[in-house]
Amino acid sequence: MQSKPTTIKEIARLLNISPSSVSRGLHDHPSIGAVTREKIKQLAKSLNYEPNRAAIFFQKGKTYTIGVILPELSEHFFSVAISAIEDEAMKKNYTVIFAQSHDHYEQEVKLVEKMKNQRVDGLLVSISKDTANFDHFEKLNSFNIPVVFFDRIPPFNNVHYVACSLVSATVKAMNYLLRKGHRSIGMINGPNTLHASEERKDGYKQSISFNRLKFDPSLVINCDLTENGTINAAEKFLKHKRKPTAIVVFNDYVALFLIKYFKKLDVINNFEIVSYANLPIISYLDHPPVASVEQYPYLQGQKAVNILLDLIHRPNTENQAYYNAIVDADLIINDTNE
Amino acid sequence: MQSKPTTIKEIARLLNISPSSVSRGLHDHPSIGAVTREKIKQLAKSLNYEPNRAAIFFQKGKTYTIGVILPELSEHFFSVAISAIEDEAMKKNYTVIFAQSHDHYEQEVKLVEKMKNQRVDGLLVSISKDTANFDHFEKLNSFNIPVVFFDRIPPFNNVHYVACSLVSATVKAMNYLLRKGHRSIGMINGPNTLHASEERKDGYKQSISFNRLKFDPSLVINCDLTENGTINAAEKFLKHKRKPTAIVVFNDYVALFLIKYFKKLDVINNFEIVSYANLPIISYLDHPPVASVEQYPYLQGQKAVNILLDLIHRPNTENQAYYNAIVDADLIINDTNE
DNA sequence: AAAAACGGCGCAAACGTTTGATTAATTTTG
DNA sequence: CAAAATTAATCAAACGTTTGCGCCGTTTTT
Repeated sequence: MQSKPTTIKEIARLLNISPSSVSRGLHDHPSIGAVTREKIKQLAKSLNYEPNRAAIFFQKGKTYTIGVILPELSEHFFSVAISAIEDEAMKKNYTVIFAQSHDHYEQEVKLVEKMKNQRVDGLLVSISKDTANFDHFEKLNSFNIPVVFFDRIPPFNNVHYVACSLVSATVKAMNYLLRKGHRSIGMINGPNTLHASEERKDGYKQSISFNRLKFDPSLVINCDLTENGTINAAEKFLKHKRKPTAIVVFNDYVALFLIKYFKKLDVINNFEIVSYANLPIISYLDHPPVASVEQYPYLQGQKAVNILLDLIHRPNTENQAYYNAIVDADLIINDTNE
Repeated sequence: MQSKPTTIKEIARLLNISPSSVSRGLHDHPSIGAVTREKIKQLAKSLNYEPNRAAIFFQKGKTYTIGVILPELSEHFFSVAISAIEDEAMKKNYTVIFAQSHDHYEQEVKLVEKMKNQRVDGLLVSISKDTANFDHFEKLNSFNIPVVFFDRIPPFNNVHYVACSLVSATVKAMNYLLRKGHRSIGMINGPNTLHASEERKDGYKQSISFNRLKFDPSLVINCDLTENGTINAAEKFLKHKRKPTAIVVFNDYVALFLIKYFKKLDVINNFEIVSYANLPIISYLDHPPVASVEQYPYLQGQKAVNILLDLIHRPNTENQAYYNAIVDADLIINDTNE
């Protein structure tokens, strides 16, 4: 019992009209009369007609597919973002294909090439940790494939992007800690290549100067986000002459390493930690961060898709303006003593 | 500077041969001479030729796309599985499209229909929590779209599936607890609709009888996997006349709820917990499960893809045998006192 | 030496849909 | 009432690739 999907030709044959009329009828083209149009639509429905997307893609030279390249699908932040991208794209009848750079620049370059060859209509990218060169994205311009960066964005703004306002979020986090009385606050930051590291540092400085305190550069430590890197940073804080009483850490993974280490040394109660939320279950810890910066991955994903679709539908040669969309980050207080 | 991708026609024109020869040349068709073949391949390479997949899909009536339907992308287990599916499919030059049922039967039905309309070549499914009827998958047969279930599989075996040997894994878990001296062991199981619940229960019973103990049905409690459901189950154990000293719980999410509740009541030290691993960071807890059943989501994903591709490439009307692939689950001991 | 086989290639059709150009029938206009 | 405008539909080409069939020239077989 082999069913073949219904085609436009089939409908045309049954109604004794031409395929083009059927096509136009289904698209409410004005040159098809109301009577014929309704007949077409009814028959199409009753035969369960569904357009053959492959044929349409081919004909239009579009794929109705957007590509997504991100570092690691199984990181919670990204899996939520993906979830949003998928939901939003499906609503607009677009298909999504993913690929993971596993945080390697070379892999990212390959994937961009692959996506181009797959003829995606547009690309959503969260760049890898060690991406410093952006030529591979530049190349897409000549093929008219728009790119929107999200969350992990390049450090310049003549590109389209969606990201979080990490500066102000960090200010909020710092102010919260300062209000609680902390006077020496450490920061475990990410690699300098990441724009997000810059922003965190800016926020740190802004808050310090706003509160008329003195900025001590040795309290902001770069870290490669591994467990060892975290431990190194922790040790510097423990030996610091103005030992911090609170620490702002780059993300929850780093927070986990730090908490584990501090617990091992039994000094966990000497510190209050603020982190940037990636993990939903961090609050189940016994010594969770007192607050977390919520970066709303679902919202970022949605926005990124919508911007990308807008760019795809825009007549190609138009305007040179860049979308720089900022999603507000919020400080979520976990501290139950509050 | 609008670049157009190279086509076969273009190559043919430049070499003064026909498009069909180019196509055959690129595919090592025997009827094309070695000299011409190499000329074709060289020019193709130097022009960066990449086949227009849309055109091929259209021509062949295949999409080289497999659909994946699962409950929740952001659950760690699934995000890892997806990651594997993506990697494996990309190796084989297939594209993957995902959709989430969000654990609702109706949504799942809709998505299956949608996937069919998208003309996917095959489907990978992890069924939703409340799927009891499987007609929506049956329908795919007549369209010759093969389906492989993974992890969350239907409770009968005239389908293709990949799953974990949860029975033997549960036996391992139980034996481990029994060896540690526990004599009353509780189980927080999932809903009865899930095949995985059945298997856990079977394992529980097998171990009990193998060790010549008496099976007490009231020690195995079904739970809807929510926090409230977990608390209800926990209370039953606390009031139980043979209060268990160890509990096997359905998964890490349930384990989190349980640990949280037991900590609140300050009875956490009265229990040892074994869980099924979904969350990578569970071991960071202060009172983590003493052991976890590892279900190897990456491996399951890989196997599922390979089986599906095999079915896709198999001549349609052949054999009626069903793939029932079992991935061994292992018990991972977290207990540091061992 | 004629017949058969083969190697190497081109021709043309097909896949389903869209769309600019065209036609035919009807209605409106001056 | 003829010319122009409008409406409703058809025709045909196009998108890039694959593939069955046919053709021609050369080599092998009888």
